[in-house]
Amino acid sequence: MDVSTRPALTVAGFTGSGFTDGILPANCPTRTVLDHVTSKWGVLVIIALSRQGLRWGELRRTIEGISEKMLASTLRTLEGDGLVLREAQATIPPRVDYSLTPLGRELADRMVPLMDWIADNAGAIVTAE
Amino acid sequence: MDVSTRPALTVAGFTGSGFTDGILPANCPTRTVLDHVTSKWGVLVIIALSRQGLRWGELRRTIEGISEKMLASTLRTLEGDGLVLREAQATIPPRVDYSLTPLGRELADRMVPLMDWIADNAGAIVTAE
DNA sequence: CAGAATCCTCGGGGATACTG
DNA sequence: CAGTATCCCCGAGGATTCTG
Repeated sequence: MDVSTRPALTVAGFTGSGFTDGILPANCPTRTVLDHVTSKWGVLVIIALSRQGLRWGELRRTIEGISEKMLASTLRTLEGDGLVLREAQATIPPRVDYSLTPLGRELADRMVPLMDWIADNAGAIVTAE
Repeated sequence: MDVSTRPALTVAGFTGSGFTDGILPANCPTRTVLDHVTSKWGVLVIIALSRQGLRWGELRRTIEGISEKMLASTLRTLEGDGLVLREAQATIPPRVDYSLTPLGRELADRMVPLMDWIADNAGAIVTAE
């Protein structure tokens, strides 16, 4: 599980900062990752962990509004993607820490600026609803 | 509609690059914008327009897999957010061009690096499914 | 060409209760 | 404390048809 040494590879249809023809051929792994990462709670979990590792309960409280079910499944997905590291201690009561893997950190580094921008401009954007 | 002169403002709970306490208080405009932008097709539309303005049909073909309904509603949402500019010509047959507003461009500038990274690492990430 | 309208499905996600 | 297990619902999103 040494995610830090995974090779970077180029996906058909999206090379570096340019597109060839279509954008992200429908059945492209990128779409899957995109869905995971831009899922309603995926972004927030990544952002929450971008500062420091957190325990389950801390995550639950930090990410206001998330349900236990969604926190659990989001964490499992991101862990399966190699973006989040789960460290459980077999103590009683149990203690589980979540943090970003090196890969997750790379992602967060690109996500935080985006979130910062959104946070700064959200007030100017929201229209109806 | 001069989106280029809108004031940047700070949203409670998310100041600059740091969080105060919770992350994005549930009923925060940021959540709404986040939902728009990270909607299944929102990202792809932004990315597609990040290179150049496109016509309806071009968008439809560029973003592989999007339905007309979703393209229409996504575009309307993003237009309402002041991120996308719609320019229609009253000709027959009609011609409609879509492009990013200055605000949308700012967003895209932060989105593209993220997408580039995802595209580069998706292959290494996708596990199951 | 650029949509609007309509119908329908599926699963993301919420609420609640239970457990090691 | 850190989850799992169920039940259930709503709305994002798909497929198809129609139109100026």
